[in-house]
Amino acid sequence: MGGRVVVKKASVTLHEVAAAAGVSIATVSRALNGKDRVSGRTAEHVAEVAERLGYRVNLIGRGLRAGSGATIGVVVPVISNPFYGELIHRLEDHLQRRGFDLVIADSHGEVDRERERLRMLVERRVEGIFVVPSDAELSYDAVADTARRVPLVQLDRRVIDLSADFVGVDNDAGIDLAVDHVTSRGARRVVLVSGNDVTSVGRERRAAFEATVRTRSLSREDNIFGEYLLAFGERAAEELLARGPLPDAIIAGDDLVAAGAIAALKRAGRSVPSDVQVTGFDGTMLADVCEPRLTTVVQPFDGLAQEATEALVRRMEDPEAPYVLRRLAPSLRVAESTTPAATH
Amino acid sequence: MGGRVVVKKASVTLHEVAAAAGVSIATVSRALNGKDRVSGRTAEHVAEVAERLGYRVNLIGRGLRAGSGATIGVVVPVISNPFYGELIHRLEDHLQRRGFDLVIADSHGEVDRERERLRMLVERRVEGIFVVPSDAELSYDAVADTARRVPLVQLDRRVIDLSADFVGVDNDAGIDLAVDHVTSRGARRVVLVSGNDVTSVGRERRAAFEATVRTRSLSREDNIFGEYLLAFGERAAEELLARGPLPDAIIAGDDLVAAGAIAALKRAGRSVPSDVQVTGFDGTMLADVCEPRLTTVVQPFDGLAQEATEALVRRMEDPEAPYVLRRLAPSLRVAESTTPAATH
DNA sequence: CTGTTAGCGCTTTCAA
DNA sequence: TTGAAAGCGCTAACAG
Repeated sequence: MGGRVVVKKASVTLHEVAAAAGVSIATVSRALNGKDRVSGRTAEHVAEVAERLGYRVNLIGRGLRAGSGATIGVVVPVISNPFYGELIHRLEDHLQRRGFDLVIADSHGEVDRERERLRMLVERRVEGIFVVPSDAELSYDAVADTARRVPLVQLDRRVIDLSADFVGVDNDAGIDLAVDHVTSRGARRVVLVSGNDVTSVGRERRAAFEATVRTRSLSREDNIFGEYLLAFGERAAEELLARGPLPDAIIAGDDLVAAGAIAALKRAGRSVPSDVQVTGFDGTMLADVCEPRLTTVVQPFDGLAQEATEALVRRMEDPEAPYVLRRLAPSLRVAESTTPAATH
Repeated sequence: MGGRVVVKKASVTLHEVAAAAGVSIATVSRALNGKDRVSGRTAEHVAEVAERLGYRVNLIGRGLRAGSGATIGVVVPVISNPFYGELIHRLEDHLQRRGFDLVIADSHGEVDRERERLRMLVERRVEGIFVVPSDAELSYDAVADTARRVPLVQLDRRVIDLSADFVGVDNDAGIDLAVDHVTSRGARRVVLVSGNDVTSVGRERRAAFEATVRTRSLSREDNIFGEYLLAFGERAAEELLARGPLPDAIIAGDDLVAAGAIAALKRAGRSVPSDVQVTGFDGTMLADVCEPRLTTVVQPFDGLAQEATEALVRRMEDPEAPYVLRRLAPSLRVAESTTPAATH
């Protein structure tokens, strides 16, 4: 006694509004939601009282009653990667247009964390889930189990042999665009520096590259695989430098790797593109920050977000619908990392 | 009739587990949560049945009962900006350690959207909110109203004259580090290229710069203000080129702006740092992608996330606690954009 | 140790 | 047009 007691002021409920307005909670609910018939006068009165009391609907209460809130979850490997940042940005747009909120979770690229985040989303009873699986194989159990419980769409990457919707870029076409571009500019010795087989994206880009090399009868080179990190791009470039004469072109698995490679090459006194052409993949802001600016395979961010949203909605409406496996065409943005700089 | 009927299989509830296990729902709840005394045998039995039925707790039900779920919300202006990506990453870490999930919302830097996202979080009855206000003045109403309803901590940016907790970097110290560095390397004519007065960060960095210029009796230059975008950095550099002789150093408001400026300078045939030194601010991956690598003021990402989390927890525990206004010291990461390249 | 019961805040019949 | 009441899934008293 004597000390000031801190009161945790609970938030205003329908009951309090009803009491203050002199009507039943049912009437308040109806008045505020406006879908049901309420007399104009009471509706106005209730709205006024609710406003005065600072009432805010409790989405937890509504969600329980309705069976769930209007929420979609997304699990990405690294939110700080600009590629996912951009993708999430677009997803949020499309979802909001349909009245859904987005809950974002980060798996840190770890399978265990991924499983746990998926579980959290299921327990929150989200309406649907987008997931960028962190491992083409090890993510199987968690993703499959989740898909059994709630509408789920794999985005960008997928789990091998999993029966679940997928929306991503056409990696074959993307690699082809890049290789076609550098070879049309005279490259014969072309090396791939890309992600390893842990992700489906890494596998697909590798397979696409090897296939196109055969088709075009380019020389077979020792490609380099690792993680989608700046540091990997640097290490790979250093290895290429150590091997001897540089190839004519480096096809990087993503913009981050390309940026790292370019930095290392320039530090070693080599110049891009005259000593070696370099291409990226994704079309993130990193491509524009590079010097020279990066020629890169641009992902159709908005198209991906839209298709993914549509696939998810379809799945929510009909859990039995056949699985879709949607590949969107990328485009090539040509810049100075493969073409002689403009005169200044 | 005849067509296959799609049944939306509702998820398993406590009741069903209880029925299948031949005990009451209270026992199931206790057994599964393990905090209360239940006989080892029943606990085991219940766990087994729950597992077999694929039971998952419904966080909405629990949340309603408990008064809310264990959720914290965060509203950032642009999730695709690597700075916020990194910050969110760290926040998630600290929160998860305390058992909270993070819901991320994007305001797109628009005050209206920001108000709406804050409202959503309030209606979801999140335990607390981090917000990076999109406008130092226009965000006032929405942020103030939200702070009245739920524990809230402003992060990175703040609203002028608002009584609410704040955690951010010490912009004065940051600008000072940068200016001190370039002047110690001989710069006399130093220009600031930074964000305008829309954000508190823009204001603070500008004021800090002008103050330090006076203190050091550097020449007064026409600084350039705009948005924290790559394109603004480019435009600003072009303007400086058009003005005549370049200054000795450019202090950029963030890494994005610095990267844009460097790109434009190099395109114009100028070299960094020999023609002009350039520094950035934030310490994002962009700084390492630049060529030459960017000397930049590094924000203490993890420290910010930790302090912000602590401030929020404090606010949750005592709504009456005095407001904290916490400024963390940045550090300077020196690289080639201000120092002669190493020999190779 | 276990069951019964009362709600958390909300929406939606069902009556009046 | 409005009110009364049920119940979404869960946990925490309170009995037993």
